[in-house]
Amino acid sequence: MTKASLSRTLQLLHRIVLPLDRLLQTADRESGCTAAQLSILAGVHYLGRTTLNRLAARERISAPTASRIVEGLVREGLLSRGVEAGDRRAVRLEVTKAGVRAIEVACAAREKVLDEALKDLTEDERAALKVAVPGLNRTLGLVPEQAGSEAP
Amino acid sequence: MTKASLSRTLQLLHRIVLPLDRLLQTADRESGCTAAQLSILAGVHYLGRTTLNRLAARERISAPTASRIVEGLVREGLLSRGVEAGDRRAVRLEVTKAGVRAIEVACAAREKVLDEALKDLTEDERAALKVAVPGLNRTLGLVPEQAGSEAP
DNA sequence: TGCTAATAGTTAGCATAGCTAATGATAAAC
DNA sequence: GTTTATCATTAGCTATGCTAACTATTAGCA
Repeated sequence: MTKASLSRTLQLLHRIVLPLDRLLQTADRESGCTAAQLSILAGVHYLGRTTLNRLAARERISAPTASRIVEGLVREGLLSRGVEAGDRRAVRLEVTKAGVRAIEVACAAREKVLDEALKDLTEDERAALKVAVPGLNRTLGLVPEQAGSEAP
Repeated sequence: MTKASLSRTLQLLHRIVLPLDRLLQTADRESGCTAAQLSILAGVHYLGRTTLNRLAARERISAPTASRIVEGLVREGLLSRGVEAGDRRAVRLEVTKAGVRAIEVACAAREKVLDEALKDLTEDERAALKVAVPGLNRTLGLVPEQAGSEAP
């Protein structure tokens, strides 16, 4: 594919991100978890424990913002925060049972809303989505890779 | 495609929306336009004049939120707001020349960031993106359709 | 050992952007 | 002509993004 033809796609891509985000927020209001909370919760759950700084980097937010959202999740009992064994500065985050249930509820609500919004996609577009979306997850660092890939 | 296999894709899709949004916000901080401002500016520019209520619906935000963002854009001289001819309750929004320049600068910054972030996509994934993204734009109502399609 | 520098996380304070509820102004209905 | 509906705005709340400044711990090194 030429660079120019991808350019047109990127123009369209960046335009849908915000409306998609707002669409998902409507689902989140029903589920009780905010988008930022769910993202962190799912990140910790599916990608495993990391330091708060690495979590922030992966989420593409600042450390203070990550700290505040984590604080809320801990207060709601969805995340447990302890001290890391080897480094007493670092925190050890873990999703609680209630957190797992919250993820399931919120993801189901999101999936329902997305499914409804995307029901008019053609078969070709659905097939293309199935190829493109895992690629985006990979390039954005949101899927687990080989062990140690996130290590310094 | 089966419903189940799309489901897995939707799970991955909703997970990337927020990180993508935050990625784009880094570009927006450089360009001076916020994501919400740019979305409205581009919407008015590419989809033409509508009422504020319809603009809000298309952006999937409430009317008060749209009103506030529009207010900021008008204050910065990127959007002009007048009274609609046929209905003196409604507003008539138009992108100014400065607004068009702002769109160009902001979109270029976003495209650059996206291009960098997605440089590790495979050829197949790029090709798939090229098919899927216009479909998403269409189902989310972000591309112009036949005349009158947005009428009540 | 003890001083300095680097790192992990938090606190404080600010701006933007979502929302609902309530208000004002105009248009439509009857 | 009065009532009802619609378009937009104002007011006030919460959540989430940021930077700057702070504390606590670890690492480096004389």
